[in-house]
Amino acid sequence: MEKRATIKDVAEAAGVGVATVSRVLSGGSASSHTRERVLAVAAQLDYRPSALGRNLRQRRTGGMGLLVPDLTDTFYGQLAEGVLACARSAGEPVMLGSTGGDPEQEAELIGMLLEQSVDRLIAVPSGDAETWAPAIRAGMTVVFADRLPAQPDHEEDPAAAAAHDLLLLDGLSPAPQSRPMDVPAVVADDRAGIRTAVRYLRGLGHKRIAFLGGPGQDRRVAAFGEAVGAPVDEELVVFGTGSRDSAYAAASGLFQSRPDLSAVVAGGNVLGEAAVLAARELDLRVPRDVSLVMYDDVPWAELCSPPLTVIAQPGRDMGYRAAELVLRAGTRRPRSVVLPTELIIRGSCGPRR
Amino acid sequence: MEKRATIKDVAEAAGVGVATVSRVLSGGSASSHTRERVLAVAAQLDYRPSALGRNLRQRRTGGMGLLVPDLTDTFYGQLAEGVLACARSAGEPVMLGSTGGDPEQEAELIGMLLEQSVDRLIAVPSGDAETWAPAIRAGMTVVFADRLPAQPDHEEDPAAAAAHDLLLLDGLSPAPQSRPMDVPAVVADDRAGIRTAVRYLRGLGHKRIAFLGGPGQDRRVAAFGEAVGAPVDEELVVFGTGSRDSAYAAASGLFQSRPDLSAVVAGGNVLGEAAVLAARELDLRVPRDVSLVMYDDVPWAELCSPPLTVIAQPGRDMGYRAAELVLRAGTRRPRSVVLPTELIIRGSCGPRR
DNA sequence: CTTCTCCATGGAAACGATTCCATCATGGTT
DNA sequence: AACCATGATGGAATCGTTTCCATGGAGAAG
Repeated sequence: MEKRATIKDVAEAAGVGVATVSRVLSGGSASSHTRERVLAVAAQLDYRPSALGRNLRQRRTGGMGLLVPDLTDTFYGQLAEGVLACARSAGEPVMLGSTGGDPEQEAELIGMLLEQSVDRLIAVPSGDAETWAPAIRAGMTVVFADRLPAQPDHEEDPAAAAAHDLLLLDGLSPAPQSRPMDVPAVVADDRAGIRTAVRYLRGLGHKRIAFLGGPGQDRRVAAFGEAVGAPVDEELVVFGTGSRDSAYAAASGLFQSRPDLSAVVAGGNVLGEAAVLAARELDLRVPRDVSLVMYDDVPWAELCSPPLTVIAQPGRDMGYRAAELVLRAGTRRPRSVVLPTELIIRGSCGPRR
Repeated sequence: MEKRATIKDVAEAAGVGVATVSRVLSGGSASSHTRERVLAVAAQLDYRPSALGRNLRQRRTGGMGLLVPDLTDTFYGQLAEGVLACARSAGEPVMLGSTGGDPEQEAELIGMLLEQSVDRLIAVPSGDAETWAPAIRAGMTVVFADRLPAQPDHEEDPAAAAAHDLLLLDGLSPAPQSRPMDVPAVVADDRAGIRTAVRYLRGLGHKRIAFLGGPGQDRRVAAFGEAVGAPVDEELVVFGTGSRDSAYAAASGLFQSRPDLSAVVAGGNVLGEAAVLAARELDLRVPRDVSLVMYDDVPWAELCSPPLTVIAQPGRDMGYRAAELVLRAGTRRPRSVVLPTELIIRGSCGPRR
């Protein structure tokens, strides 16, 4: 356990002041003679500036925070890989937290990041605007990914709020000042994704299409309502809470209470997994008895039998773009990004029986 | 963007010295009167000590680093969740890096963590002992998870080194000083896991059993050799490099070059996935034409058709235990942990045709 | 030759915590 | 009454960096 060389050691060994060393190493002005000398000595001593001193001086920890609900959800794994790839190429560290979809844990993790003076954060939010207020107030640069926080003020009508979000992300902000948080986001084009899927199912003759949603999927639910057209049969829209168990319970309940449905759109890969399992348990054949479209293209979608038809969204890109946004913030005013989805037709949808 | 209160603000507002505030907050001695007063003022100012100052003073960043090869591999997602759960309950931050299984990137990430003065690290190593030397030398507390780094000194006979590792992890260290790195590890009982799987396949009548391995799986390969007994048919042991493509290529090549094999053990879930895909592509029916056992129990193993028989290893526990070890280090001399595996029989194995 | 400008340079102050050490008060013992 | 032990307390040093500012020298312009 040898102690590392400090800037002072380098300065002494090179016969210059610490200020000069700092300048040379961070690209300030210096004569080519001293520059060479300092660089040589630094290399010789294997000097690497300590982030500790720098962080304290600049009153901020470099790098970025990343908050996701659950890393065993393959989609969030992809998203995290994207963030890490961007961070790595920028040489920035990433502080990771997993919220379990719980706003309270999310708030706690935000608090910890604040304590660490991490001032850049990428999050798949679980809490509402109130949960996020402390971070914003503290001056954190936040970028949301995959979804937006719920609006507590709209709580009497979440559907309206989600529709609002859809508009907002189209760049058609209907009432700019009505959304207090001005936080950029990187999300998939849920409206188009869902619409394409619903149209596809309609084309196969399906009339009773259900939506199996998870927490934070208000935008997808709204898009679904829009795609199937009013009036939406409320019973055909059910929700899990985020855990695999509750997703299974929701799927199973749906199949049992509405044997008349002929197609299901699952709002995420965990929900899709639950739907496959529940269908099998109830002896429903896919796609003969029920057609299934799942959000998220994950490697195992192809392994199912039949292989699952999915709405693919670019998880890795989403993470990468979010990381870019959060790093560029300050240089450029970050603008929200909507990434395209793609319907990948495999074998889990068939004509209505 | 309001600036946070510092310890100085609290001290002034409470009419005491900064030293006293620090003591009160970190559990030092203080009269109950001042203690109350300081706590009241701190709460009132919403004071939270900045990790920056503390880190610099203690010359170490709190929390821990976590290095995994790939977060889209569900097993590493589980492992990461375990680490995060432990860290969260300890209130410690986690710095994450994804190495892509590349020793060079791993070395780079280690360098970055060193720069951040992170002195506790959990890693699924990709590089060899040489890659890890800098971290050890710098006095980092390292705990390996899932596997151990390769030994470059044994390079003439990796099998012997892996067998050595197997012994070592049994607690039967054959020559204690022969392993220079004394780094604790949390791994699955690969030997038992593989042996159980091979016995199971033997019991079904299989004679030609292949092993589909990935990088860093020397211990599993050695265990496989041990389980099938010498002489091992070298052609029946093939490797992918870690990417899904190369895993697929390895699996496909194996099936084509050795149509006589009747069973495959895949050393990880990505390899299992590749085996299923390759078998399907070559019109090999599972389990009629070929039986398959996969390492890692992942949620989608049940979704396959047939559902996959797996060697389950407790990924989440592995991460949790590793985090515990790395946090307790210093208090207790950490000892390696071997976690049990379980053969979960589903439908991907059948009698030899 | 003088003066002005510009650049390289180094000393020193910050940043916010912990911790050493000296001081002081209190209370008990001889 | 003098002395000592104990415990609370605050000032100041410290960690390693960046950055402000003053200084000094060299070159250009007058």
